[in-house]
Amino acid sequence: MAHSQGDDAGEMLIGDFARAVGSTKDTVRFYTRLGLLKAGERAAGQRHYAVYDQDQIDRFVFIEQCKALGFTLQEIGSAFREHEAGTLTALRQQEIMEAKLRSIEERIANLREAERKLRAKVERSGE
Amino acid sequence: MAHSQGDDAGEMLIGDFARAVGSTKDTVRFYTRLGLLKAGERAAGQRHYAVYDQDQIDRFVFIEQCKALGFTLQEIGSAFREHEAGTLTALRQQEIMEAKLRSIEERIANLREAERKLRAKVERSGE
DNA sequence: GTAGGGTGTGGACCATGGCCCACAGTCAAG
DNA sequence: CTTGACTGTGGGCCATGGTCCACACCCTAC
Repeated sequence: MAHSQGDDAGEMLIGDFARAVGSTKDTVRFYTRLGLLKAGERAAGQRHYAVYDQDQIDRFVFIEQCKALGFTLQEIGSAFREHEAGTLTALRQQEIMEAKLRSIEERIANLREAERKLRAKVERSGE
Repeated sequence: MAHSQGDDAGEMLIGDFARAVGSTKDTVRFYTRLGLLKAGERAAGQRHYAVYDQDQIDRFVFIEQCKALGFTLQEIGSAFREHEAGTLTALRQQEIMEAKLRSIEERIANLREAERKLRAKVERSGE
């Protein structure tokens, strides 16, 4: 493994982390800038290299799951901040999920409406 | 009507056109730059003012309908170009609509999948 | 002739989720 | 000691559908 020595409890540099989660360094940096991932620091000469551990892998996987559920990175970040502030109760989580559920249902309804109109047009043009 | 004299068969300046279709001058210019609307030209000193007629109003309405059906401005423009090239047969129109229908169905399926997962989570957290 | 409307052009900016590039420091192996 | 692979920073760019702004010109009414 390229640079992956010095495993202080599985800490790794960004490249290995990106490979581990099947993503890119740019994305990892992007998420880190947004506060979605927390990087440790390892001195490297006059500079610092970011290091990521298993927790961050879990976090990344969680983020991907949330994205698949339709949450934006913004929303995920805001939930993380609530979590850190200790205000993300089970009830609050449920509220968030139900709100998202409603917005998904709304989008489905809009798409279905478009589908209906479009189907009508196709059929009219077909006969 | 502010500037709306000199009606050469209902030609109007951009402001009146925008008001007529219930949109904004910026949007009208945007569509015009994209080639979705065709403006005539009226000399004004050293410059030219764009003029729009009834055909363009109809065009604008059509664009809005297409947007409501889920077509992007790009797609609409490309269809217009096919129309001008004379290649937009009824069959071709049907193809385009069916392709869009499929993409809408795909998006609905994705959203339903997210909805399903999310609902499962909400219920699990609810009990 | 001046104010107050209209207009065009060119550009920056918004959110979304990144990709890509250059430049420069770091580090290990040869 | 050089080569190659890695790293960070800072910036530009993509699509999408516009909004907003400044600056300059135009025209009409007073």
